[in-house]
Amino acid sequence: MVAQNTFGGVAELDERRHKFYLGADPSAASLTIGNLASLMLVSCLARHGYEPTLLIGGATGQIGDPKDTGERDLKSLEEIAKNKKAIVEQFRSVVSRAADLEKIDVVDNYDWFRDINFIDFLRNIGKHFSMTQLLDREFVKARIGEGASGISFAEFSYSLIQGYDFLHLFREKGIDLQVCGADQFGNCASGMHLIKKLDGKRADVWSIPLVIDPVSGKKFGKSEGNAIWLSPKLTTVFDFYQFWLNQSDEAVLGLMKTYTRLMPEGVDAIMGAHNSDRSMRIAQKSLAFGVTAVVHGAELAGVAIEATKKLFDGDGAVSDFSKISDADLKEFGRVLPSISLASRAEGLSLAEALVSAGLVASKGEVRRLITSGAVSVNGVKVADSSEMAVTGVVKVGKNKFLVVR
RNA sequence: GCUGGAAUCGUGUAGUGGCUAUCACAGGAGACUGUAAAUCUCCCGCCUAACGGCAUCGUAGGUUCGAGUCCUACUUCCAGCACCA
Repeated sequence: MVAQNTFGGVAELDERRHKFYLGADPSAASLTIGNLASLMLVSCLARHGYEPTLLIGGATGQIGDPKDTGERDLKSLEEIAKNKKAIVEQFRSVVSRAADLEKIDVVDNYDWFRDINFIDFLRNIGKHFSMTQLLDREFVKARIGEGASGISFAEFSYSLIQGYDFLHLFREKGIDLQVCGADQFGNCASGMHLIKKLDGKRADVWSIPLVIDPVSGKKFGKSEGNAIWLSPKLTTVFDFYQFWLNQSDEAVLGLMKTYTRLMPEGVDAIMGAHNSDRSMRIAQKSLAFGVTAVVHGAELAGVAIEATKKLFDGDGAVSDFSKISDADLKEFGRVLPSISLASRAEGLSLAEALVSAGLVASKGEVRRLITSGAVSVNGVKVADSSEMAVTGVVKVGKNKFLVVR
C-alpha cells in the first residue's frame, strides 16, 4: 500500500512521534472512493496508535489543486463552506468506524492563511522554492507549451500553500508525517523540504498508489461524470454496494487490499474460496459488504444486501416485485431512491418519476430507454411512459431501481 | 506592445460558404453471461403523449438566399519577437 515514501520502512516510523495528517480540499460536496483509499490508510495507522489530524483545505480550496488538463473554475465561498462541513463529517464517521476512534483533530488551513501577509509569505516561504523545480513538475509542463491550456499564477502557486501547511503543522503540533494520494506526492514533498530547510528537522511523506482499474487502465472513480461518492445523497447506498459488487475478478484482489481491514491471510482465504467457484463472486460480495459497512454503517450495508437478494435473480429472489411486502419496500427506500405514490394526488407519469428521482437525466432519455426495453415495473416491461398507479419497484437497466411505496 | 496561430459533445478530434456537424474514447441500454470480462446491436443536446418543435461549433455583431467555415470587435490560450529584469 505504498506508492512512494521518504522513509526506510514502517518500523522506522514507529520510533517517532506518531502524529500525522491527511489533507482534503473542499472542492466537492463529498469525498469519493479515491479519497477513501487514503482514509483506509489513515484508519490503519490510527489502529496502530498513530494520532491522525485532518486538514481541510479552506485556503487551498479557494485556489484549486491544479490538474494537468486545464484551469479550474473558482468555487464560491459559500459552496466551499458547505463542502467543508460535509467532508469533515464524512471523514469523522469513516475513520471512527474503521479505526474505532472517537476523537479526531480537524484543522482548517484558512485559519492560518487568513492573516498571512503576501510579502511576508514571499519572503519567508517563496524564497525557498526554486523556480526551476516548480517548472519541472509534470502538470506544469502539461499546461505550458504548444497546444496547452495554460495555467494561472494562482494555481501555479498551489504547492507553496500546501507546503506551508506541513511546516505550520510541524511547528504547531509536532506532526512529522503526511499521508496523501500518489498524485499529491510533489505537493507534500515540498512541505517536507521546507521543514528541512527552515528548521533543519526531518519529516516524511507517505503516498499511496492511485487505484487503477486493471482492465481499463484508468484512474478509478474520478472520471468526472460517474464518480462514486461517499455521500448517500450523491451515490445511494445501494449503488455504492453495487459498484463494489460489480468489480471484475482482475480488480477485486487489489481493491480488497486497499479498501478493507483484512490482513493478508484473510485476503488469501477469501481469494481461495473465490477461485474455487468464480461465478459465486465471493470476493466481490465480501469487498462490497466490507466497504459499504465502513462508509455507511453495517446496518445499511445489510439492507443493501437484502435488497440485492430480493431484486436480483438467484436464491431468495422475487421475480414479481409487486409481491414484495410494504415493510420491505419501506426498508429498501433507505438505500434506494424512492417515491411515495400517495403523496401525489394526480397520477404521476413514469417518466416524471424517474427524472425527479434522478435515475434518468431527461424525459427524452426515458423515452429512449423504454423503446429499447430497459424499463420495467414490477418485472413487466413497459411500452410507454404512462401513469404509474401501483406500488412496487421500477427497474431501469440492469441495476437501477426506484422504489414506489 | 507587435506578429502569427488556436477555441467544435465529458475527453481527443474531422469539417471546399450549401442538405441531418464527422470519427474515436468515455458513458447508457439490449443480447449473451456470473449483476464480471470479451463480443455483437442500438443509443448518447433540450422539450412534447405523439406528429413535431427548439437549440448548439469561445462571446457579440456583420456580409450572404444560405456561416462552424468569410469580415469586425471582444474574451481566453499558445508560439515567436520586442520591452523590462
